[in-house]
Amino acid sequence: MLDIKYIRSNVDKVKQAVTMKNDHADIDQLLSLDSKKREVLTEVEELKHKRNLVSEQIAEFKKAKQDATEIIAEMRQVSDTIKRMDDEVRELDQAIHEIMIRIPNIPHDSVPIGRDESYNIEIRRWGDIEKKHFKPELHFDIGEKLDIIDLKGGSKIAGSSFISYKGLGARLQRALISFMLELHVEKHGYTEVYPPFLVNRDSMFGTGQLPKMEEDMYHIPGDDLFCIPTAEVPVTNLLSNTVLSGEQLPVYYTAYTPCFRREAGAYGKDTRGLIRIHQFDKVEMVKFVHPASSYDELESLLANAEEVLQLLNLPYRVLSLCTGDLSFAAAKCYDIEVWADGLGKYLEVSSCSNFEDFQARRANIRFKENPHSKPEYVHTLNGSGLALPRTVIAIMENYQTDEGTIIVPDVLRKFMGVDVIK
RNA sequence: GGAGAGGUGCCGGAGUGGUUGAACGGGGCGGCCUGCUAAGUCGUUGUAGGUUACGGCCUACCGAGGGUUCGAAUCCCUCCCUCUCCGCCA
Repeated sequence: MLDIKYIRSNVDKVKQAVTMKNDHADIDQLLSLDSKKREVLTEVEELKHKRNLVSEQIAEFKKAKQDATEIIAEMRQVSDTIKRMDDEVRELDQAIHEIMIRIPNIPHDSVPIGRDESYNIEIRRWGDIEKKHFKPELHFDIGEKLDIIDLKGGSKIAGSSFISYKGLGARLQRALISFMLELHVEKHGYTEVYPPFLVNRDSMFGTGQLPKMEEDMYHIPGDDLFCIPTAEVPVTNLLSNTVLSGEQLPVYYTAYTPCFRREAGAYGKDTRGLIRIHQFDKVEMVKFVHPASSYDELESLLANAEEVLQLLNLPYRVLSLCTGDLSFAAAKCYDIEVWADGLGKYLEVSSCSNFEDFQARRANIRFKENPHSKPEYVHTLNGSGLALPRTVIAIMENYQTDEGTIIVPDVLRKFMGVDVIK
């Protein structure tokens, strides 16, 4: 959410930002509701002031055993007016809120301008794409042959785009999770968190998934809970409605969770194998930082995610997303895409975003520089480190041998207990 | 799921209709004292919004939301959460 005061004094910038994000929001309507509300509010507060004064007077009258029926009758009228105006303020607030919660975050000045993904800018590439002397099989083909992925099993028990891992495929999940968590905890200084996988509406609102993305979420109506689409939701909201002290910042959390996405409207796109599935595993990094350092923190977050791929020795590239490709809550975002040798293309395995104070305002996460300073909103960031299925695709396709086996990357061997999947 | 207790400021904890934004204690911060530390002592100490001649002024907030009343932390209703006991259960 943006600051209404900021919107009041930066109308053109906000309007422009909304357009650049291919979004829409009636800013003019918002401003007119806002000024109307302030008008009514000032008036009703004056009446309340009067009521407070007269109520004291009534108390004194009663104490002195004097008759107060006349002013009480008068105050009854005032109270009715107040009630009516309070309702009006509430309705205006509600209308303002409905617009506010749908205004996207404003892109940072360094974000490339463009309407869609074709305007994203490649920042760098890492690793050499090895020229194999054979044509590597697609991950779902070799996966079924090696009996480490069971696509049919997944769809039988849950539906299409649900998959099951088996044998060393299942163990590979565990190995990757352990490897990534260990790296982020031991080397990068994050605190491991294991949150609930179901969250309430407030949490989904706090990180910005609601109200706009409700259709993409799995919802449990009986309890009004949502399956988390990413660990970002529970982990960021862990500090909702909190005021941190200045020296507590920055806070770094990392968490493994499964992620559940309905992928509404995404059918027909990347539907094969592990590319786009309804439930997948991910290790996520979440940061709560001082506003002054959030862009430096974004770079180090990105570096932490990149290191996972470097240690796995998987080639990748980093993109800076353009305004039109940026998500609702993000001010700036880098995508990391890993090379998949069988598919012959790059696949997104991580998004590292700075939300500035957008989520912090929604979830009410603040800090005090020192005991006497006013609370300020923190900046929140998060990045995948990494999403597993596409990392698995890259391992299966890049580490494939001409004998139809898969070499286990060095760093995973201690977790896998084997050197080769065959 | 059943029975009970409870949710008040940074913390503990008073307060059951009228100067209570909130006693008292602790903590924090500032000053004094002190060779240093401890102790002592005085003062101070919430958030949000509106308005402003920028010195203030006003409004709201005692889990959340409604209601009663001239007036609610205090009374009524609904919901949420925590704790204890019982039941059930990986």
